[in-house]
Amino acid sequence: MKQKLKKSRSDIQVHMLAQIAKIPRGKVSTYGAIARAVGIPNGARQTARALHGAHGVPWQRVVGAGGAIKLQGELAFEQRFRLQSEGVTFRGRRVNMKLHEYRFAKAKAGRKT
DNA sequence: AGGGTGACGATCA
DNA sequence: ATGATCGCCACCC
Repeated sequence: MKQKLKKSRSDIQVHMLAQIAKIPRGKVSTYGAIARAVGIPNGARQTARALHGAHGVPWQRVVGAGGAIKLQGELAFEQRFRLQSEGVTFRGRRVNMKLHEYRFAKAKAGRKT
C-alpha cells in the first residue's frame, strides 16, 4: 500500500503555508527550515515561491538563513518593522535567531515521539 | 519539450 | 563582512 501519495507540486506550497501559519507570534523561521518541514531538503526557493503568491499568512515571520531578511526595498523595511512590533529583536541586520528561531517538526526525520 | 526565473543556501575569494 | 558563483526545485512562458 502506498505510504505516501505523490502530492501535486501545488500542494507542497499549501503545506508550506500551513507551516508558516503555525509560527507563533514573536517567533520566526527560515525558508530552508520550512522547506524541510514539508519534505524538501533543498527547497528554500519553493518556500519563497509559495509566500510570493500567498495571502493571509504571517509572511513577516519567514526570514533567510541565519535570520537575514531577504526582501528588498520597502518590503524589507516593513518586515523588520512588523517583527519588531511582535517583540522580535534584531542583531544588526538579522533577527536574533538565538531567541526567536522557531523549530518545526521535520517531515522525514527519524523521530519516535 | 525547452529555457528562463526567483521573498534561497552554502561555499569560495 | 561583502560580492560572486553554483546548485536546488517548482513555476511561468
